[in-house]
Amino acid sequence: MSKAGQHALITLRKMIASGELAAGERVAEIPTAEALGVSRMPVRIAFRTLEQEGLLVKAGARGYTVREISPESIAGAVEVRGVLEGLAARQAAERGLSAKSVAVLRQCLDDGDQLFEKGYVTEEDLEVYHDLNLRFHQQIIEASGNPAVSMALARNEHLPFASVSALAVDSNDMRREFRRFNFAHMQHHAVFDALLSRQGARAEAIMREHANATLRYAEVFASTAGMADSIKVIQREEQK
Amino acid sequence: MSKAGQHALITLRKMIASGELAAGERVAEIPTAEALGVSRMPVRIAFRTLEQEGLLVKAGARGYTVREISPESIAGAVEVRGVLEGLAARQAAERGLSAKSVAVLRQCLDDGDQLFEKGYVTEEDLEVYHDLNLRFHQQIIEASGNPAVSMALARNEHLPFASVSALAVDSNDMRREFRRFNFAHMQHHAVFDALLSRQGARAEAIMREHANATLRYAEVFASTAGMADSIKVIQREEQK
DNA sequence: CAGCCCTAAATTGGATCCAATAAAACCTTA
DNA sequence: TAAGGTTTTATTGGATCCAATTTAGGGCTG
Repeated sequence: MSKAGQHALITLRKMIASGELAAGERVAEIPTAEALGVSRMPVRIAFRTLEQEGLLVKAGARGYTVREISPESIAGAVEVRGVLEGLAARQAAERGLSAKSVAVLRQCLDDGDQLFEKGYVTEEDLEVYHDLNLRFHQQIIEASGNPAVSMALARNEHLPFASVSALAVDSNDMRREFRRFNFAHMQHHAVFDALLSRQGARAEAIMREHANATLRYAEVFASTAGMADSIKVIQREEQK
Repeated sequence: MSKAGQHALITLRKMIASGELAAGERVAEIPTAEALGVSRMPVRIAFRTLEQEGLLVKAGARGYTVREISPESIAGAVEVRGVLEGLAARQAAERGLSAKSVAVLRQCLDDGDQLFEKGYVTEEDLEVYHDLNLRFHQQIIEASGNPAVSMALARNEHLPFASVSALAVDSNDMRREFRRFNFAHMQHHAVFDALLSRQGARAEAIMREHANATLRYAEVFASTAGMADSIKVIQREEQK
């Protein structure tokens, strides 16, 4: 479905997220259309979509500029994710988990236990963890039965650096990373326990705090370019 | 700027919100373009935007359908608004209010006091209240200094019936409406007090509960068509 | 009689063309 | 020389045209 349009959209998203399009830079339809090898029409649609997602801002009547990303705005988006996932967890606890949800969540927990059992992690382990982390969070959001939460989160995820779908890993200090992700995994266990026990407030509190645990993007962003060499970003592909 | 496009967008929004386009109904480009008297292009853009806003859902490869609105989904959106505005209030309390914010909020409170002082309200009073209510909420969101909250809320507001910008008033029972809106106004006072005292948790809790107070759209929606005659909806125009 | 295939129609997405608008540069005048 | 106005150019938004894809309907065959 719609090859050129999808291509333009995800390419532009990547260019913004990777910094290839610098923050504050002005983007115009015709040059980007030529650069992407498509007509102006899909670019126009993509610009509108990216504006909705908050990646571009209208620059008066003359095209768009790339949104400026500050460490504060990243922290703010992480807070938003925290309260939204907290709400999802609370509502999931109040509704009670379906058998399928229990099975999926338990599988994620088991897989994670197996990863961390050996007392250290490799980068490949973290890619696996990243995957099950996504499944875990997604399942809780589904279990909330609140589509508005799901939508609000989906929008927030588009903001670069605030997404669950991006994990920053410092490959120079894998012992520390082990402790960090093991901690995050323990929080998963705690949330699951709270959900099973229908402890809505507890589930919400854990989830809110948990938002800070999995990502250190604010640090990554604030770090100098020289230090950033050791930071590897595990990013999930857009599959829309 | 862009007359046809804006016209198409806001007209379609109104048609969906008013139920002129029934939930689940399929909408195609060509008929709507002809109905609105514009070309297919602005309609296409509008459809994409409305999809981003959650008002339309893609119906496979063949156009869009109007999103189904259930009382549960309205309640869910209200919950989302609650946690987001709660977050905004907490962050505003933690940051502290600027002199301008204090002035604006205090003005809203004074205006409201004047409205409710006489012990009853008219529909015109509620229009005035609606206006200051918007200003009050907007000011707290600004004061949070978190643009991600602002964006997430803006998106959520697009969902019909979940918005602060819509107040449902039962003109058959204005005594009850007086008590309801007076209660909401008292919550404003409490939030303001918490903000001034830098009591973040308290401000957040009040704001979360407050989301349920100002709107009874879930009831309105669930009510039969016959009873809905006495319900008047005060809606703010889109001014984008 | 039913199932499958083929064809036709409808609808969406993309490209090119045209108009409107705003910004920038240059020229003229004081 | 500076300021204001005018002209030109660049860029966005809209319309129409074209291609591709999907769905539905009808016919054919087993």
